[in-house]
Amino acid sequence: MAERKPTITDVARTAGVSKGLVSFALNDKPGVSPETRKRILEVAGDLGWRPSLSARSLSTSTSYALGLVIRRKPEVISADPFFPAFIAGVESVLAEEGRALVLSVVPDAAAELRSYRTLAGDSRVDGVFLTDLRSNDARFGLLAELRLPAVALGRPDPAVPFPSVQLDDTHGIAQAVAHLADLGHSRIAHVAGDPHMMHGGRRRSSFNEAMREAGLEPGLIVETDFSAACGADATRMLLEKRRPPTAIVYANDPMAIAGLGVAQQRGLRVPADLSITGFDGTDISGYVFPALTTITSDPVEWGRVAARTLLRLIAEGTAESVELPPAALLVRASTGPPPSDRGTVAAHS
Amino acid sequence: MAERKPTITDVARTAGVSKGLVSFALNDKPGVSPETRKRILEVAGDLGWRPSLSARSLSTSTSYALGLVIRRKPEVISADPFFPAFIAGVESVLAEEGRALVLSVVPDAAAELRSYRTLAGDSRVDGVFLTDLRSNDARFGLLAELRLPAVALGRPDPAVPFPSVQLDDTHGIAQAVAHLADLGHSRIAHVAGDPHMMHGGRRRSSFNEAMREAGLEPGLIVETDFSAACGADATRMLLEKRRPPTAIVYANDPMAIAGLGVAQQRGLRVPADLSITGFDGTDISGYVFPALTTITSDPVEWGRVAARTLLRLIAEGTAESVELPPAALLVRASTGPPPSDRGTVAAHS
DNA sequence: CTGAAAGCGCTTACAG
DNA sequence: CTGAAAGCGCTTACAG
Repeated sequence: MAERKPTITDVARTAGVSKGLVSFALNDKPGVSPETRKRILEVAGDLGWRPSLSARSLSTSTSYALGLVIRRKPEVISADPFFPAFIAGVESVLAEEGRALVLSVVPDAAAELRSYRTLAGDSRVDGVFLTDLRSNDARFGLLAELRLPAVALGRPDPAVPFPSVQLDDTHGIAQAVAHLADLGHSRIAHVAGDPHMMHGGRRRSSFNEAMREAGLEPGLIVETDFSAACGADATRMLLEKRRPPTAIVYANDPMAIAGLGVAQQRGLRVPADLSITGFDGTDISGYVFPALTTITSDPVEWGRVAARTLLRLIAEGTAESVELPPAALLVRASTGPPPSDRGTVAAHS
Repeated sequence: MAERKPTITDVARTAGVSKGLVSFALNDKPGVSPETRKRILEVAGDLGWRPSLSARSLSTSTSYALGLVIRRKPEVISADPFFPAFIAGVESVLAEEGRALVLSVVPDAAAELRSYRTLAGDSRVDGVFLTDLRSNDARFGLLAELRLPAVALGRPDPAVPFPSVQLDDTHGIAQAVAHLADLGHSRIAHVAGDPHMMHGGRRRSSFNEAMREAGLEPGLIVETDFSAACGADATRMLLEKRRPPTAIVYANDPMAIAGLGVAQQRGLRVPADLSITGFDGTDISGYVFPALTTITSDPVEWGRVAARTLLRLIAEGTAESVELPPAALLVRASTGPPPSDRGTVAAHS
């Protein structure tokens, strides 16, 4: 019948040693002779013994799990392609390490802080990933209070005492602006992300800087919450200006796709009448018409590196921050010369 | 200094009772007088005591967590908008119940089965959600062997001994076909999903049936893996036929959006030259041009109901299957009369 | 209604 | 190099 799962006691008994020794052998601790260790491991294998996670957790105060709290309203959660890919990367390293990922999806700031408290209070996780950094993020203080190891995704604003894994998205935006300026655009607008999020703010300031470097006048900037709906509204607003932009740089792909839709609905041809760039290099961005010029990062790799960094931080008490290869511009079909310069520039090619 | 977290012993001592009684009071077990219970709970509150999850887990063999294993290749994981929304729904009920969600993302079938074994072997979870059902799914047997409570999403093919939460997507496909037939289409094709997945197969057979009911000849069907790339390829293939379809019913939104891109690239106007319907009612589908006619379900609600069902199954050993409101057609701008009938039908409106 | 005690399955000083 | 024992913080029969 349903045979009871073997415990460390069973292993010790059939190997003829004490429980303590089995534990030492399992955990590769010194003080066990090679032959004894080998015999213990064999017996454990034969019996199909697997150490009990909860017993281990109780004696070591370790959960062997990592936590990720995502703060997104249910309506927009699907719009962000970053998380699924990031999580896939995280999982690929956790699986090898026998760790699990505890995921929490919360709708607002209060629930977010509550979630970290619960995760820490229940010792559900040994550390957490911090995404969507905001300036003066309330989570920084909370994590310190909870003594919960954390790795930040992106460059935290006030320097924080924990490592971060970051990717220079500044470079991508600069490349996009330079690309558009090269094509002859001078009226370039930016549909930015949420100004309270670090990456939203950073993309915005790198946009400003790139415009300056290209010798152009400051472009119009519209703030959004990163949703397709906001992207569409912002585009509509920009196109209704007396002198509308000839190119728009969006802070993510869903907004760029929505902007493309608005432009087409108004009878504009992209890129003949309006150039558009996205951000993220999502799968679908290559299949809309025209295929989106966008800025690609590698969220799967980001997840892998973040997981390794967090595991190292937990194991060794310290870990270096990592700088990932910068986001790069991927030129496809949604960008071209501006309307007035078309003849001139076309002659070049 | 860093004060130790209070334990049940601290509560018992300061309340002047035994540990056992504190436990009884906490868990609402009979055998504690109302006054004593009240006093114990007060002391616990004052001390800020929170029962230790791992100690509890060890004595009750319960993890207070639920598991979700998603099998998707990293490249396509972001394309499927179902999971983030589903997870948001699950979390909304788990948060209230003090449960956590353990997420596992795996690339292939072998890793998937390994993941369930690990989750069960480590007692990481008390039960799991089963998504992307396949016919004669190997997971059915495994879960029985592991004695792991499970709730299936969708209608399992050979009847299974555990409850399911399902949504009739048949109805949506039928409505889409009927809608297109009403508009005057007779050459309708279906870009189906993965035939090995239950929902892919079911949408396909309901397409066939709906065509028959509309009195139309069987439409062309192309199988895919649900990815945008496959959706684009399938569309290209269909449009190159000698007598191409005048309408295409896609098994999900990303493929429909990719199909829309292919059509536009070939100079076809949608819906004047080709009508297109999606499936899922994703956020972005409302922002492409023309806005996609699609079939909407409610994955957030699906997550909520699935979570409640699984919790009930775990607590009571049994739970009823639930039938969610059927997916419904949302008519937007990507469907219209076929090219040849345009004049006629337009006269009606 | 309440208390004292054993047990869940590990880890880890402490002796030998 | 090895063993016996205490401890992690709960739950749960078993006595009273």
